[in-house]
Amino acid sequence: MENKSTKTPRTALDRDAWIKGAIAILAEHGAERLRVEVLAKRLGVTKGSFYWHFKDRRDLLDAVLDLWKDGRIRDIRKQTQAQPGGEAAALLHTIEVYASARNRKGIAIEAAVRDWARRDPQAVAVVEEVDAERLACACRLFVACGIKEEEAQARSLMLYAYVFGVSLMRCGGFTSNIESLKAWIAERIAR
Amino acid sequence: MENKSTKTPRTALDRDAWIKGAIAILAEHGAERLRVEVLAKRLGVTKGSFYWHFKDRRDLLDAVLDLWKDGRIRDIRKQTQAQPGGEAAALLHTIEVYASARNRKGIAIEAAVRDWARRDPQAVAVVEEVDAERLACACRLFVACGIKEEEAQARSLMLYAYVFGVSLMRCGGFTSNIESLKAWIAERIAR
DNA sequence: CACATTCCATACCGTAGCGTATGGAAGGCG
DNA sequence: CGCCTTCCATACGCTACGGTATGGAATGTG
Repeated sequence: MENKSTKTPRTALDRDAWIKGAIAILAEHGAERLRVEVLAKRLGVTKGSFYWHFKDRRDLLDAVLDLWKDGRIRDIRKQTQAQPGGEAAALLHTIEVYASARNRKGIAIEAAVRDWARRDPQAVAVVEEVDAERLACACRLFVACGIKEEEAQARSLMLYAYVFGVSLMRCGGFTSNIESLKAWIAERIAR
Repeated sequence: MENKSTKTPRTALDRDAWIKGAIAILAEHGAERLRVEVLAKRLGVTKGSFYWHFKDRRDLLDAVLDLWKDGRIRDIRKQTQAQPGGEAAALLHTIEVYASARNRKGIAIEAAVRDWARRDPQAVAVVEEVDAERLACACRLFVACGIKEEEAQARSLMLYAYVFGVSLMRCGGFTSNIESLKAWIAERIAR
């Protein structure tokens, strides 16, 4: 099993294709409306195919969570690795990456997973793991900047809470220059 | 129409009872799973009653949004009114109220509505109104503290982004004293 | 008392979606 | 060539749910 795409030149779907499609729907409509028949139609097949690759819908959801978790942990480790002396810049970079208006797809997935975690224990566990890793990574950077442990923890928490919170807010029309406000905030959090 | 509960001593449901029940389900399961038959069963009646009080499901959803909006705007105005000289305390109080571990129901509703707003234009409009009012209220307090307009706007945005973001995070096991971290953060945001 | 109004139950239709059973096409392999 | 495995289509049953139609009980009103 698990021969993936290494030996099948024909147009056959594998588990990964289903999971990637599922994540797309997750980003657009949330976990609640991630339905296997809809997903199958989008992939141009019927659910007969789905139930060959997956035991049931829950099997797919778990696979989605696993893939997302691995990707997020890999990503945060990449984003937060810094040359000695470049830790402050790395912090600003992290805020920029996670709170920026681009990366809309990633933010949508993030929001969907967090909402999902409000009802699904499996999703809760995954979000907890990802958050723990992110907090640890940020904390490491703050400590490297010469900030003592407890304040570094507080700043890390503030950083991510702000970043995820800003993606929830609808501040259209609040002010003309949101971007400069965000830059000011990023400075205040990271420095 | 709209005689409410002023003249019906018998156990008859009115629109408000349905809306309140709907908000309870909204908090527990989200807007997606707010179904009229489930709600009817919870209220001990059938959907025959529902379709007497409401045109359709959308009618109920709009009523939920309206009630939530009015409540939130009333609440933020109450929370942020301060005696002269007490503005800084009012800001800390606002953070405390919105980010505290108690008020779990309110936070759950808040999260549900914001997730709802990711797909529903009506919900988007309501969230924008509420956010605008909240930002304006906080901004007023910051200005009263002697902070100039633009920084006041930035701080207000940071305040609410943090508050809503922290309700999304699963930082169980990050540190032993979350509360002291949150207190440190609140100080840094409000002062 | 006769009647209208209010509020709800029941029955029904239509659709979406999960899961299963089964057959069939297409390529790998003897 | 014949067979087996892989992957998918089709058909089916079942449940949940939205919405409608209709009747009926309770209450108010003349």
